[in-house]
Amino acid sequence: MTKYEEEIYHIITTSTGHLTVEQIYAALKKKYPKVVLATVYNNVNKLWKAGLIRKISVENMPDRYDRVIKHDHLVCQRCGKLEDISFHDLTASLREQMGEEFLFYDLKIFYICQDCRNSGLAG
Amino acid sequence: MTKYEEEIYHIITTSTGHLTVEQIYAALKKKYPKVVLATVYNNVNKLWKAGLIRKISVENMPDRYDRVIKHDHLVCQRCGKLEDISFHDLTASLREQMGEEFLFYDLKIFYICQDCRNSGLAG
DNA sequence: TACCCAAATTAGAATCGTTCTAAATTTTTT
DNA sequence: AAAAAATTTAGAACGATTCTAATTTGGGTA
Repeated sequence: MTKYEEEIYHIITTSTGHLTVEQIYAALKKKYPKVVLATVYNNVNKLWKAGLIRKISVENMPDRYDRVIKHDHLVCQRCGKLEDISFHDLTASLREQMGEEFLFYDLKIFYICQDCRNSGLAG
Repeated sequence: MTKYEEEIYHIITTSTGHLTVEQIYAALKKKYPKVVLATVYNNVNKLWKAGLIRKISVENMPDRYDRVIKHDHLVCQRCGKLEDISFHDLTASLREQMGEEFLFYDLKIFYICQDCRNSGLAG
């Protein structure tokens, strides 16, 4: 692992997770002010291809990066905020239905977060 | 519903589903060669906001649009191909865990499709 | 140590998907 | 028919991401 790769991995895995490339870039610049955005892209892609981090796509949001520890996501339908949630594990059940073809799954649960409920003008 | 809105809705709901904006645009141009890409964007957004179609985001893929009939998705990890699959309904269980906050969920199940298995040089 | 090679980083252009703005057109209301 | 509202168009603009080519870095190895 290179310096940046390690650093970016560290940022992703020790934060609350769910960081965008821009957020990772901002965090990384505190320590290495000269670093360039492309380096962040290069390294998150490398880490992702290596299976060391997880990429999360939500409609109308930039991709976010997360730890690989198994968990599901709570997504605010209004502001896109992500939180971790653990719903019961579906792996055994999916393997039963699909057999060895099954690789992994991604479960997103949508709701309206408290911030949006409060500040929301309309229900 | 306007002419284009209706036509786009029809294209999405009668196809195998999972169409990108480009594919919808191509289909629409067969009947209305003068139509413009922005019109497709305008209308899929309108339909989506109205809850009449579903938007599907997968990492590294353009968004796709689908019918709203409840079903889950099988996603090829290699080529991104989408297919419908019905896994058992998690709604009751999620409502039990989360209460009224729960809105809906999105379950994506990853595998490697047959085409990719065959043509794939490496395993 | 000095050299070589491969990999990583940089800079910036380019691309893709999507949204925006303003003008033109169509539809609806009055 | 006139006015108002909504839709479509054209094309610029934008945000996110990838690409290309040049430069730098970091090991190995002669």
